[in-house]
Amino acid sequence: MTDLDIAEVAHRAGVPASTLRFYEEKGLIAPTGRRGLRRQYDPGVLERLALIALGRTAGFSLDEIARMFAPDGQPRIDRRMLSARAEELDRTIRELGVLRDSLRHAAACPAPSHLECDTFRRLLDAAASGGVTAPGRRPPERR
Amino acid sequence: MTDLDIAEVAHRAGVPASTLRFYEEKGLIAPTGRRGLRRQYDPGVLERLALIALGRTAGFSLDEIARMFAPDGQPRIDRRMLSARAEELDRTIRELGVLRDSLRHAAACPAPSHLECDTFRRLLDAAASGGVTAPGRRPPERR
DNA sequence: TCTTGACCTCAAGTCGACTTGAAGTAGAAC
DNA sequence: GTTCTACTTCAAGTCGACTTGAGGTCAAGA
Repeated sequence: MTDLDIAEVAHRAGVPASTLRFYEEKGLIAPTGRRGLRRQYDPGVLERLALIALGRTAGFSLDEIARMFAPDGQPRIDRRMLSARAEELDRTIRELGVLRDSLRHAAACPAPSHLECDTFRRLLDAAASGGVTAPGRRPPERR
Repeated sequence: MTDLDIAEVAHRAGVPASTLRFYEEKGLIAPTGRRGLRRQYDPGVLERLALIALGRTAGFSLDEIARMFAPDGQPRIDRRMLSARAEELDRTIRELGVLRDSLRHAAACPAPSHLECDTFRRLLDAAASGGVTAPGRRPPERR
């Protein structure tokens, strides 16, 4: 009986209790039982929540993450899915890198207007032709 | 009179006409006039749309982007804002890099279950303690 | 002149991930 | 035994960026 109260889980995982209820509704987590009305959780739920957070950061939707858990609760992560996401991330990273460098340049550029700066214009052309746009899945928002 | 019809702009910019109307409502673009009911645009709108797309990719909201245009239509981009966003992007990039490497490892890892893999567990711990999570602003979704 | 079809307006809907609010309940402290 | 308070349920609201639908208009081609 080392179960954790929902408040404890919320605190340790750094998410509001409402999120835990929401995740339960989505089938992502489940309490071991109740004490009165209050949900009690196995400490393992913390690992699971970490896994969920990780998946979200990697760009998976909650539904996709839900599908990654086998009925027995064990994660059954498709290795091909991981590779594919890693490749997508890699593309995103490269695009964001170009963007970061361009922003830095624009910030330092002495041209009176950005539109008169060649580097900025080149970036703009790239964006217009789809070279920089299309960053793929988004990571979740910071809390 | 080299103005472009809304359909032409939509086609060249690669966005639906509804988006152009929406941007107009938001104060991001404006037609030079109408031909009948149809909006006509100065070709410069394409550059402006590219700038908007670029801003979105960099993680700015439409409202923020709107504020970047001076009343005269010239972009008045705050250099400090650009630097700040570049730094944020840089952090995001580094985080995503860690994540990508971890995903690759997990995809290749021979451990029977990911939970038994040390690398994966370390990643999980990092995620749980907020080291990997919190990627900041999200770039826009791919079309 | 008539038809066609692409545009027009305005309100409402969508999507994902949660949050908020109202009304209820039960364990624990007094 | 009563009160307090943190939980409970369920429905509805929020946010950003658009999209969709209904009903209307007008320039251009036949």
